[in-house]
Amino acid sequence: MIDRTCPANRKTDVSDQSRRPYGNRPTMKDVAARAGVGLKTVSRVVNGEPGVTPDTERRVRESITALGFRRNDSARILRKGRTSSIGLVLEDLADPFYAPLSRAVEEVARAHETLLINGSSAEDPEREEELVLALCARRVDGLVIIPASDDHRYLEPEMAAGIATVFVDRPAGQIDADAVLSDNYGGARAAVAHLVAHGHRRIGFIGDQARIHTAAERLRGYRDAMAEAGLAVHPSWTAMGSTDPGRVGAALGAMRGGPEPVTALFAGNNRVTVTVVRRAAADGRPFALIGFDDFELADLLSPGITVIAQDPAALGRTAAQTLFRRLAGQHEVPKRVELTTRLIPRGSGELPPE
Amino acid sequence: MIDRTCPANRKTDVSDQSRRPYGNRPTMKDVAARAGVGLKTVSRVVNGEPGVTPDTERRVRESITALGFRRNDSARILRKGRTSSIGLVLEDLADPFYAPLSRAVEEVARAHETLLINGSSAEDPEREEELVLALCARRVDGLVIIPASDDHRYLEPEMAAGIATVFVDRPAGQIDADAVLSDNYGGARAAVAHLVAHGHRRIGFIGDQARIHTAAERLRGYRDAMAEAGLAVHPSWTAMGSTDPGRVGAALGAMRGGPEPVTALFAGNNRVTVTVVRRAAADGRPFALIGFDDFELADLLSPGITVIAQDPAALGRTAAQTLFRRLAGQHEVPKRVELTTRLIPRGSGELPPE
DNA sequence: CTGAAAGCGCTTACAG
DNA sequence: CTGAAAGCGCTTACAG
Repeated sequence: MIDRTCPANRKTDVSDQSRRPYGNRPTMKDVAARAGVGLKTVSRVVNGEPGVTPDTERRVRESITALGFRRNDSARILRKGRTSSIGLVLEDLADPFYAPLSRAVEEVARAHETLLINGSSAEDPEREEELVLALCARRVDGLVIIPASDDHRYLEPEMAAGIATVFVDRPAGQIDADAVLSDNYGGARAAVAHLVAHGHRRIGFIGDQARIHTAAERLRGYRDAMAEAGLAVHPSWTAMGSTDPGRVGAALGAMRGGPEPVTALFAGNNRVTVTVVRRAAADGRPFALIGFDDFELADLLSPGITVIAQDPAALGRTAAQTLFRRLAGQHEVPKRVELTTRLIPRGSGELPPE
Repeated sequence: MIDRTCPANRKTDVSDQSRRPYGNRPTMKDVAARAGVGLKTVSRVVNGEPGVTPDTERRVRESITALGFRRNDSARILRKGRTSSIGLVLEDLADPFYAPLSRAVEEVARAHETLLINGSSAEDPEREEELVLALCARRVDGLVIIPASDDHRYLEPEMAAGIATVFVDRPAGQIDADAVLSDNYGGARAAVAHLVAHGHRRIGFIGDQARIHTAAERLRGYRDAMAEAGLAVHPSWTAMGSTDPGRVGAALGAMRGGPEPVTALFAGNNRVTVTVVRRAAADGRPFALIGFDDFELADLLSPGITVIAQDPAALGRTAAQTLFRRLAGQHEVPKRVELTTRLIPRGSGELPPE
């Protein structure tokens, strides 16, 4: 016998479509009708609220199972005003540096029963803004952002309206907001000082685009460490720009082949480092190298690659924890947290000058 | 002068909180009141619908800007019945194999103006189910799943209710559903045949847990290739289990130190391969090795690591495209797509027996 | 060209 | 212990 109270068994016609946008799924009203109780009673059972007799509860549960009811959280969200979701906007989900960061944010979100909506900005400020505002329109409870833009004034109304926001890896531009960063400056200084201590005087730096905060900080650390060692920096020794292998390869060639050839290189991030290693392997002329960011298998190359390691999972975890503290009602002034970096010597950074 | 029509300027009291769950954000009603027009007219302007005079539109836009209105998509979603979001459930966002897959899914979703909700199952069937059902409660339009579970009957009511679902990397268990897979069997066979062609007779296989589809298929490929070469497989030559380095290291030690020591190894996935490479480097006894899955820097190790490469981005892209085709109304029977793998010789797989 | 009414599927506030 | 009414902020269907 067909149960006509079950919407799945109703005859569907086109006009019905608009009335039931969720593909004929049963609602609490359907469950209530079948169980012969009020809507609110179903709500109580579904949400585990007290004040329902065991017998009533049993009838409601039977009805839920029979109809295959699952609460529509879209409706719940609309009424409650909290979506229990947060947005994470980063440059590229697939980047080995951001992937563990993302996973760490997810774990913290999960502990707070919150879903994670992920988006890649592809290092494009417009795409970042578009994504962030789409997330705001969805009324995510909060945002964790690795910014591509350097102007976040577009976010001010959203933040004022209550969307908690924490920036990671790079600070916000033009607005005051929480930020969790690595000590890029200190890490870069330590790298260069290490090369100097191993006898190098002509040290090059190939970094990411100078408009990116981390790249600028690492360049600053490089310059300061050189100055502290009493070493002048030849203009040909620094090259900021995209991490495209062609660009990096050309910069390396110029530094090593010029009139003042460098004997050591400080690579500004993991992608630069990998390109440099690949190039050096092709050349067969090993030279001293320290890379910013650790990467898998760095220890298995020969020589092993000395790196300045960040802790991407800790960055993500700290950012997410800061976010949930804000969501729990902490209203202090925005603060900047800086995580330390660690030099891991593996051989390439300890080579003497040729 | 303070504009009392702007909700942000209203005096807030506790009772007001419950009436305005979205932190006093202006709604279309507020915009309409300030502009002196009807609610529907605001809706028309916000959604770019025709039939509004330029003058009216101007007044509405002024009102939107003045109040800082942004449409609440939670409400829109509830009414429309499509959330324009899809869920992606995988083992671990941070895994170098899944990260590009995830990014590819995101790109396809973006092209369809759809947001991506990401979740890691941590290879735990219960956690997978919990996550997937939470996404269903949010009424995502579709799901892309790399399953940890081998029984997906829990998804049947959701799929029947219209949530499109595509499985990637591994097929669904106990239900009929679209799946996009790699040719694990063929890839494994090719790897073993390659080792045989280079003179090996005693070849080991260290794989992931046998209950995982990809691991089982690769084992089957290994066995068939050995049989085709007329080689019997000694029981100590296969070891299925977790990818924990301790387990893999022990398995390797047993295979190489036993009474029938292997001269070559086929490693069942990227994590096994990395552990084996690390172990081999520590031993200083190189041996022939082919790994399933390519990985960054595999070409820079010495010898370079010969691999069976999959295309994780293509897996993700194909799965997402299949999903959106279903969402567009394609109603054929579920189908299984298998992507080919590619053997990339780099040296380690071409070493002769010791 | 414009808008009032009804409704998406829940929760809230309240009454019995 | 139980439920009817109102409302979250939009869109739909319809009337003027």
